[in-house]
Amino acid sequence: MVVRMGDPTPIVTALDRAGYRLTEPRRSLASLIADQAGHFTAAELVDAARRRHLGVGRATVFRTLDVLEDLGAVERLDLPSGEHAYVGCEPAHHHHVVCSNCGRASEIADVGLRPILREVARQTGYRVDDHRLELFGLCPACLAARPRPTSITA
Amino acid sequence: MVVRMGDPTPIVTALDRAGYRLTEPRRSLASLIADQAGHFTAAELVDAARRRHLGVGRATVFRTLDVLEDLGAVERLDLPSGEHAYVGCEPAHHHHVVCSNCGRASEIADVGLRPILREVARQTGYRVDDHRLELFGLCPACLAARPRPTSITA
DNA sequence: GGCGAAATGAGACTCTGTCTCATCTGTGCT
DNA sequence: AGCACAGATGAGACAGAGTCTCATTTCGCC
Repeated sequence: MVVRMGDPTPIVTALDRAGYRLTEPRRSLASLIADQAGHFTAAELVDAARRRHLGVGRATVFRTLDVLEDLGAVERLDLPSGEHAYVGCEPAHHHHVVCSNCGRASEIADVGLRPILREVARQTGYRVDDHRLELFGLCPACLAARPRPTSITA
Repeated sequence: MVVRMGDPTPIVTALDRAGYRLTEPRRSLASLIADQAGHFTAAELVDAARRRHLGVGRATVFRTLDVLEDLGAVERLDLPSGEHAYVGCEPAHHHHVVCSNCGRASEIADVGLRPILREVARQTGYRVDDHRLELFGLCPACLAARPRPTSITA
């Protein structure tokens, strides 16, 4: 296990900077997550780890995802289906558009939600502390692949 | 069971109009839901039903919530904790501000999200079909109750 | 190299949600 | 009012997600 082709993933770096130990399981998971094209569930990570015989336990996957979510290295999505999924991401407040076909997710920087939040606060009297905005649709690739929704269908 | 003090909840009405049978369990649940101040989970409904000896099974609670969600008579929230909760609501697209202290939820009519969605679509190339916006904070009552967050705390 | 604290894996456990299937009950029809 | 039948129900088995405990391992520091 000497050949560690020197590329600490951003996740590993984040863990390190936050003072977490860089253990083998965490490195493995970081690398697995880096490989994910779209969003992924905890269960999928567990499977992926088992398939590659990485010897990472289920509990560790959950624990690591929790840590990573705290660090903002990963964000938890609530899919319309009710499932919880994750996407790797940069640690800054932002939102995602999630492709409902392939699961790929793109980050959106600032969508100018601020004024809306302020307006809501004014209307309702709530102090709005936190929010979650999730967008679902089709990514450019899936849009292109799909023959275009003519109204032929009945 | 003659004394049904004539107030079919909006939920019962919605069920009826959609062609669902107005069964005893559904009426019970409709009334329980109407009593909920804030959001509630499926488990809470199950408990409430059992405590009142309404004889409504767990499966029925879940099934009914599904139906009601379809009808838009109830909306499912994904709380930051990861729990799934529901709030009764009017059947029209809208969003909620949820009080993270007492769980009460207020509907927000139209927050002018449209232009934002369009902008995101332009930026990312996605076709945005669906979205979910959830706001969390403190409701006016809880704000008033809390002594005000002076910076005394360390 | 050795130490202590942090992290881990195994597996029990809890909780949510789904499913099946035998039974029951609204509803429309007569 | 009575009937028939599809739709709805409850009980409980089941599947999966996530948590917890605890004995053992491992990382990071000295």
